[in-house]
Amino acid sequence: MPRRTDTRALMVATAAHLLRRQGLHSTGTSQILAESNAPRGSLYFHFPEGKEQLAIEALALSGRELGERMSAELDAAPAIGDGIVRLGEMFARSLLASEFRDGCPIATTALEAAESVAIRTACATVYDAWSQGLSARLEVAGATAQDATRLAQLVLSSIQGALILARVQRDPDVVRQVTQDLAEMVTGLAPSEERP
Amino acid sequence: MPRRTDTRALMVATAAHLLRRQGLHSTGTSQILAESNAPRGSLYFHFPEGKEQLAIEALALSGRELGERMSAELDAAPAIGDGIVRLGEMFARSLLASEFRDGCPIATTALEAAESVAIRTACATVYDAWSQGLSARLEVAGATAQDATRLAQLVLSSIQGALILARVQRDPDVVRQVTQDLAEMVTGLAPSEERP
Amino acid sequence: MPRRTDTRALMVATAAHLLRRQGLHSTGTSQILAESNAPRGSLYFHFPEGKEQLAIEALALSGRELGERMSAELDAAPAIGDGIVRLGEMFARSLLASEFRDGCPIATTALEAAESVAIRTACATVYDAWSQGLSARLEVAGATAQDATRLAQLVLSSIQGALILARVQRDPDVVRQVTQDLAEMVTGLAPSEERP
Amino acid sequence: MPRRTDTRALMVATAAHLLRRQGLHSTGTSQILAESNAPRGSLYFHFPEGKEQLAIEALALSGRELGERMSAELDAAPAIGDGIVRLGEMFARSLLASEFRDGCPIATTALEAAESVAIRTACATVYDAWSQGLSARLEVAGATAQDATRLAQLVLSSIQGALILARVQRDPDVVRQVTQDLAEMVTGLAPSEERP
DNA sequence: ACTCACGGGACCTCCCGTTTCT
DNA sequence: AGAAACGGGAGGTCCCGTGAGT
Repeated sequence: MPRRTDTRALMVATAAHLLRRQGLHSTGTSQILAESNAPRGSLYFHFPEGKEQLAIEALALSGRELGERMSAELDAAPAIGDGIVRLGEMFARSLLASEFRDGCPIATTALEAAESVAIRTACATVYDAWSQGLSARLEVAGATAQDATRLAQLVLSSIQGALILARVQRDPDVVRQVTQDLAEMVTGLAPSEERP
Repeated sequence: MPRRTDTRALMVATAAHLLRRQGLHSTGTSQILAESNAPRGSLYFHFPEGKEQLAIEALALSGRELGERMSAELDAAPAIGDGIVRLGEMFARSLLASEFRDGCPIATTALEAAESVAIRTACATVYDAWSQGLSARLEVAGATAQDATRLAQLVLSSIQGALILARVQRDPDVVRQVTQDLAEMVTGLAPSEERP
Repeated sequence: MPRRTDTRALMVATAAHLLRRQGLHSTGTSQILAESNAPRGSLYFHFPEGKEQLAIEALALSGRELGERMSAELDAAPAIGDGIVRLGEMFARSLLASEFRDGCPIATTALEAAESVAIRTACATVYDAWSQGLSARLEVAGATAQDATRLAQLVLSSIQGALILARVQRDPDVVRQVTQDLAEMVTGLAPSEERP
Repeated sequence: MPRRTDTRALMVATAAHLLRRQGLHSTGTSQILAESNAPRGSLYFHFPEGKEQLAIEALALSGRELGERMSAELDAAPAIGDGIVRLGEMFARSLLASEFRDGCPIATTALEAAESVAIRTACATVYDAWSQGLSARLEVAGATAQDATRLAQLVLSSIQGALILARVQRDPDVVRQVTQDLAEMVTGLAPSEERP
C-alpha cells in the first residue's frame, strides 16, 4: 500500500529534475503532473501554495542531493585540490550524460525567478549551504576562516559560470579547466594545525 | 515616415534590456512592444521569424555593448589585474543601480533557452567574443597564448557565477571579492617581451 | 459537477452546426465556445488535440445524424426513386429554412481542409457511410452489387453538387430537379428477387 | 519595359491558382503577394477593394479559362456523350497531376464565402456560364430547350459533387464513373433537326 | 506608380488555480 | 485523497488594410 507521501515526494523529485533541465518558466505544472502520473488536483492538495511551493521544495531537494554528492567527491580525495578536480569531473560527466541539459539545478531558476522573493531565498539557501561545505573543507586544508569563505565563493562562482559556458558551447572542457586552475590555487594551503 | 531603422532598433534595444532583467520566457512580445511604443504588426514585419529572431539580435546587441564596456574598463587600468577589478566594480554598480536586476545580459537566456539551437549559438558567440577580448589583453600582459585562453575562461566563468550569487544574495560583494582574487592570480604575469 | 458528457457533447454539436454553415476556417474556437457557453479551458480539457479533434468529432456527428435522416427518408417511400425525391425535398427544405446556409455539413470542410489528412479522412468516412446506405437500398430495389455502388456514387455526387449550385444561386430548385432526374434513372430497377 | 497591367494580371492568376487549391480563407494576401513577387501596397493600388475584389477577378478568370477548356473537350468529341466522358478525363487528370489539389476552382470558395454577396454572385455567374455552355451543346445534340437546361444542371452538379468525393477519397475514379453514367443518359438524344 | 512600415484585431494554444463530486 | 471539469487570462503568431513617404 502506497504511503501518502509517495505521490508528494515523487512530484518534488520530478519537479527538481525538470527545473534543472528547463528552468521554472519552461516547466509547466501539467508536465510535472504528467511525469508524476498524478492528477491536477493532487498538486494543490499537497502544495496549497501551488507551483511556487513545489518549486521551492524541489530546489531544496536538489540542493541537498547535489550538496551530498559534492561533499562525497571532496572527501574522496586526499587533498582539497584533487577534490575540486573531482567536482569538475562530476559536473562534466553530468553534462555529457544528459546532452548538456543537466547543469546546475539551481542556477536557471535563480536567474529566471528574480521576481519571486521566496524562490530567490530558496536558491540563496542552497548556495549558502554549498558554500559552507566548501569553506569547511578549505579550513581543514589550512585556510584561515576568512580565506576559506572567500575561496569557497570563488570556487562556487567559477564552477557555476563554467557550467553556463559549457552548456552553451556544448563542451565540458571549461568545467575541467576551471577546476584544475582552482586546484592549483589552493594547493599551497597547509593543514591548519601545522600552521605557526 | 520615420527613418526605417528607428522602430526596429528600438525594439531590439528594449528586448535586450528586458532579456537581461527577466530572461526570455518572462519577457512577452507584448511587453517588448509596449515599451517600444510599437504596434504588434511591426514585430513580424521587422522580424519575420518572430520572437526568437528578435531575441537573437538583442543578445548580439547586449554582447557588443557590454563587450565594449568591458574592453574600456580593462584598458582604463595600467595592469591587467587592476582592469579585472574595475570589471568587478562595473558589474557591482550595475547590480546596485538596478536593485540586483541587471546581471549578465546573456546568462539567463542562455540557461533558459537550451531547447533553441539558434539562441544557444547566439549566446555562445557572445561568450566567445568576450573571452577573446580578455584573452588578448592577458597575452599583452605576458601570458602565453595557451595560458591566456585558460585564464580568460576562468575569469569569465568566475564573474558569471559571481553575478548569479550576487543576485540571489542581493549583495554585490561576491563580485568584488572574486575579481580581486582573480586580480591577484594574474599579477604575476610579466609583459611578454620581458619574458626569458 | 454536471455529468461529464454534457459540455463536451454540446461543444461537438455546436461545432457541427457551425461547420455546416461556415466551414472550418470561418469557425473560430471562440465562437464555438461562446455558443456552447463553455470556457476556453474546457476545449483543451475535452479535446487535447484542439480544434482539429473537435472538428473531426463534429463531422462524425453530422455524418451520423444526416445519415439517419437520409435513411429515414429513403425508407419512408415505397420505391427507391420516390425515396431519392424525398431526399431532394429534405435538402431543399433545409436550404430554405436556413436562408441557404445549411447545405451539406461535410462538403465545405472537406474542400477547405485539404491540408489535414485527419480531417480529410473523417470526411471520406462519412461519405463512405452515406454511399453504402444508398447502395444497400439500391440493391434491395433490384440493382446488382456493382450497379448499386456506381449508382450510389452518382446519386451522392449529384446531390452534393446540386447543393453547391443551390447555395450560390439561392434557389433550391436544382436540388429538386436533380433528384427527380435521378429518380427516373433508377425507376427501371426491379426488386432483385423478381429478376430472371 | 513591363506594362502596368503585368503585375496586376499576375496577381489575379496567382490568386486564381491558390483559390483553387486552398480556398479563400486559407489563402492569405501575403501568400498571393509573395508568389506574385509584389509588395503589399501594390495589392491595394490595383485592387482598391482589397482581397475580395482580387478574389472576384480570380474566380472570373478561372471560370473563363476552365469554361474554354470544357468547351474544347466537348467539341473535340463527335457525340455529346463522348464529350462528357472527355470532361471527366480532363478533371481526373487535373486531380492526379496535382495530388488531388486541383478540383473545381470555384466550389471551395463558393462554399466558404457564403457571407459575401459579391463573391457568391461571382461564383453563380461562373456556374451559369458553364451551365449554358453545356446546355447549348445538349440542344445541338437534340434535347429540347427545357431538357437541355435540366440536363446541364444535372451534369454540372454530378461533376461538382464527384470532384469533392474524388478529393477526399484521393481517387479520381468517381469522376470517371459519374461522367460515364451521364454519357449513357444523354446517348438517347437525337440531333434536334431530326426530331418530329 | 509604388513601397515601407504601421496598426491593432483575431486566431489557436496553453497556462495555472479552483471547485465540486466520488 | 483522488479525479473531472471549470474558468478565463495570456502567450506567440499572423492576418488584412492603411498612410506617409518616395
